Amino acid sequence: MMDKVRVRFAPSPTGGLHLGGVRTVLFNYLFAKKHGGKFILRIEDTDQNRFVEGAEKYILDCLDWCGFKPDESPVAGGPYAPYRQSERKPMYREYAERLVKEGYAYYAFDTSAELDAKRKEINNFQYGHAHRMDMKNSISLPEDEVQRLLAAETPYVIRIKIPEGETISFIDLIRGEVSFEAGLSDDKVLLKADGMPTYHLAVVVDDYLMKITHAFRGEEWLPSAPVHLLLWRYLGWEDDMPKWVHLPLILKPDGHGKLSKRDGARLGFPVYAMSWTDPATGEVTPGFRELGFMPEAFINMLAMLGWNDGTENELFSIEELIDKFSLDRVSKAGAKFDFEKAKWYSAEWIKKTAAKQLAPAVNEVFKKNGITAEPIKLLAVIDMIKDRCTVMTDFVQQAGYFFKIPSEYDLNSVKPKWTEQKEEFFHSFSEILLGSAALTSAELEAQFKELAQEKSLKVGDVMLPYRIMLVGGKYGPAVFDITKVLGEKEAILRIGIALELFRA
RNA sequence: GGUCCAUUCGUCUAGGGGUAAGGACGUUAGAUUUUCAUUCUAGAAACAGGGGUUCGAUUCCCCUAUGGACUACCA
Repeated sequence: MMDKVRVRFAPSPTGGLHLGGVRTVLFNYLFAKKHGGKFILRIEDTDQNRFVEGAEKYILDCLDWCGFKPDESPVAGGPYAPYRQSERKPMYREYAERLVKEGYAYYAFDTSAELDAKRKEINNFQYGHAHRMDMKNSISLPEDEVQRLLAAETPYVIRIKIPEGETISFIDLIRGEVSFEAGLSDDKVLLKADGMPTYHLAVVVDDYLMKITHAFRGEEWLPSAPVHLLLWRYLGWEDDMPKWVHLPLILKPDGHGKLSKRDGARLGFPVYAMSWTDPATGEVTPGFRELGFMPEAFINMLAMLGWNDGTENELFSIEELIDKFSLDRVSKAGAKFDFEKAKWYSAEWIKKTAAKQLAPAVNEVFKKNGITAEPIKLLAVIDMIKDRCTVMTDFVQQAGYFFKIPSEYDLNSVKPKWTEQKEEFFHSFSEILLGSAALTSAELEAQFKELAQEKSLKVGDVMLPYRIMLVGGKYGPAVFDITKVLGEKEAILRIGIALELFRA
């Protein structure tokens, strides 16, 4: 039978976590949970030049927000620690040297300046079978020269020797059989001059050592898959090679190409899971969390970008996703990201979630906006208005006035038609309010209408002003329901305040 | 340029040799709500093109076109 499923998410900690990255985690996670396997987080920090302060912590926080708890990770530890590639540095050299010894790889002494010159000189230069012999490496150079360079501690890299005329094919769980002509790839660097492995070596070595059974990654990796395959073979581990799963890309909504954080800024929507502050520039890139997406909605939306369960259902909890998930229902083509649809998922999740569940998050956005809400009243208010919120932050505008006198009034909608007669009406209505605590909102509404008639006013001509007095704008649930939640005293107070403004 | 991958409404997609090509988002029109949103009803909207195979192709095959990814001592 198949070994226990082990999958890993292996991000490079260089900045914010992109939508596509989260979807890769999601599919990893769903697959692992579905099959009772382990989900591992491995940090691929082999590029010391791209080290970014705080990026790893940020990734951990993102996973946490989404609810993906890794079974093994740099912080949780695990049987295959360490889970940070920089801390595994010595292991990689051993395997690289082994490949050299066995003739599958070689030392290359070319400086980056020499490489650049070569690229300039030869169009579409590739460091491979065609030009290998023209370069400075342990294949082209005589043995004693190689030894001399090594002894002199000349900086070198180790490159894989890609064979010519060999076809590499493998099964991708989403695409089926894929094949490549190996010789078309160049001799990829496996070990850099600083002794760190490149992705190519590290991913193979670590996937092997960590007993990964299924390797999920973005489709952009497809072209380098043959290099990895060769590595698995040369290292003698082919039987342990994970199954490959290359996920379709998430594309820009307009035009074409991979979705990038630039597109978010340009088109006005988030691309990162949570907002990310670049420590170098202080630049803040907004995230779905800060915009007010519930993690459930974010995950649900991501899952549907490239997967469906074959029915017409589009709303799934994480448990349902785990239950229904299957790789053969993942589509092959890239999907353009649609922010409108994303917002729809958000609204649906807010609608279907109970007030009690929503309350903590609502409190949080309230706090950020200087609103304090009494718990009992908050629950009633959430139930009343959650249907009108698209994202959690909408609660500030849609529910804030229940707890705070409006800070702005839509005066343009009342002032032009304001009359003394109307003012008079509200004075009388305040009197009614004074003794209406026992009335239902329907009864109160009846009184309001009756009074309007008495004063020869059209109901509509005073209803809207009344709403604006309480709410500040032309939105919200039925005014008399608002009145009851607010309480008569508060309503009278607000009428008084607004009257001043309307009159002015 | 080369290699690989992909191609059903504007978008996400279902489907699969004979269908009215289904759903959702968005959009349009209407109803409800004396606000706004929700909700409800109805509508417009798609198989990239050309060859095959077949009694019959949107579905299978080939070619073309288009799009994308990759082509670093980055992942």
